[in-house]
Amino acid sequence: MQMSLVQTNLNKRISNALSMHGISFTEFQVMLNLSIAEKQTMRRIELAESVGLTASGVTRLLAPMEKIKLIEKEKNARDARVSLVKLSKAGRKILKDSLITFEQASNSFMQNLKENETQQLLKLIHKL
Amino acid sequence: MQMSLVQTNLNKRISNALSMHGISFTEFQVMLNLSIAEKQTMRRIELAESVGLTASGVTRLLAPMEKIKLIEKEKNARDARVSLVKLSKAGRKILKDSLITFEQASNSFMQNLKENETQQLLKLIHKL
DNA sequence: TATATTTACTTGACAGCTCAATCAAATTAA
DNA sequence: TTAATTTGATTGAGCTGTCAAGTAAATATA
Repeated sequence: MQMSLVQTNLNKRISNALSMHGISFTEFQVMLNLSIAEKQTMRRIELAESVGLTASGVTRLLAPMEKIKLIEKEKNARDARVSLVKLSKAGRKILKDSLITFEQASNSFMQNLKENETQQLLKLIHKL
Repeated sequence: MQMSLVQTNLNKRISNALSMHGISFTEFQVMLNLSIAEKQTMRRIELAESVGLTASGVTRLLAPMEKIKLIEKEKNARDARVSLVKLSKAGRKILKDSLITFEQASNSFMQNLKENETQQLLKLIHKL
């Protein structure tokens, strides 16, 4: 209940901050997940799982990202059904910049919490 | 980051549970807020604030709710611009049933937390 | 008192997602 | 090997919300 409102607020603040890099929060999450993936590459289904979208949502999200060359497609030699996704060089650059903005926005959001409270909150959320 | 995923999950579970009463999570929140409001009545703007929507979103949300008579409109004698919203009798009944479902869904979501952890989480969220 | 500004709400256009249906490739079962 | 099933991804239709512009009533300013 309260959680929803807090979350709505957090999303807005982060989206707003990230917009200066021309990307949405979801796009940011996709890029971040790609960057920490083994081999820097992911299937669309894994991506969906990791950002909380459906496969369909991922398709729709990725299309424009590919058009402006934030990401690249790659074939999977073993399985012709899968369409691998990879960060482009430009994508990595934008992600790097966005990460700083993201940190700032997150910190400002958490500013009312002391360091150990923040840790505690994260721990509790993890348990859910 | 993790918080977004947790929230997405929570929303889905609650929405899913509430769907058995024919209402969405947002509609539930509106009804709940109306029920605890002084005089059982609220302006659309207050409602928007309380559920984290824009005034526009509230207009669109309330239209069908009024059509199926979950809520009722009421004029404000002092100010002809405002459109007061009120729970109908049917609305109160549905809210009452929905509250039980909501509690169950919330509890099942929090099941991995001990009682004092739940309290702690709520407290931390409030601070944000 | 007439005009400008603000406030409460609504509306058109559109973003961002889901679901259900679909297709093609891979896997399993006969 | 052929047929049935499962899996990864895309597409059309539709839902839920936003933003920007608009309307009408209330309030402030000249």
